[in-house]
Amino acid sequence: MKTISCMNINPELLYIYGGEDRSYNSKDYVYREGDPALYYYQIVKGRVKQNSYNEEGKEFIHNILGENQSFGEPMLFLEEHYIMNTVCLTSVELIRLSKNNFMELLEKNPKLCQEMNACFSQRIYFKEIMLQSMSSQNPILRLKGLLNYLKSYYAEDCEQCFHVEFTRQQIANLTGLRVETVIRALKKMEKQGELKIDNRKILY
DNA sequence: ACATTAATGTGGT
DNA sequence: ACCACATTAATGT
Repeated sequence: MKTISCMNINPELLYIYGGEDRSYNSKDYVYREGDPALYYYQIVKGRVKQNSYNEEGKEFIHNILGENQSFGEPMLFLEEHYIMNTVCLTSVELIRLSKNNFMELLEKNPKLCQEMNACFSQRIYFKEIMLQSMSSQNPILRLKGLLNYLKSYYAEDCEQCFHVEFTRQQIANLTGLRVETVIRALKKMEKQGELKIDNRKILY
């Protein structure tokens, strides 16, 4: 699997500017909705999800991030508080850099600014795709929106060999669908030859 | 190794 | 979409 690195700054550089190692257990919160944005975070090991809950208590997953990906940085350019939680899905090791140090790092490394813009573009693109496919009432179209994006983002180009490493529950919470609907829609897609399911693993 | 929890799959409303 | 339940997989102690 092609590893994406958005945003991935050399750890040595992060340490020079005051980056600190942090480790978390599965289910720990890195930050919560409403917290002030104070740090740039970059994942060294593990996976996190960014979520929030609607008024009925249903979880909505905004994004799932893995190794060499960063999070929290868009908020560093605003004087705003987080609008979602970031929760560990596995044990996680990450490097965090305070806002001020992060700004200093960017000032002294113009190239990083450019990479950051590319990263932001990627994130906005994801949101656009999701918004567009979520406007459909058809669950299969919603799933396709997510799957096409994930495949273009993570996978090498190949036919039905991209392993979607998300649970059906996670997919449901990313697309605003029910688990049962996701399960049934995936099976339907398998019948139509649009993907393969190999003992519960989704190959797209 | 066993108990508990989470994920998956099905059928019915 | 929602609910209830059976089966299976993953996790905790």
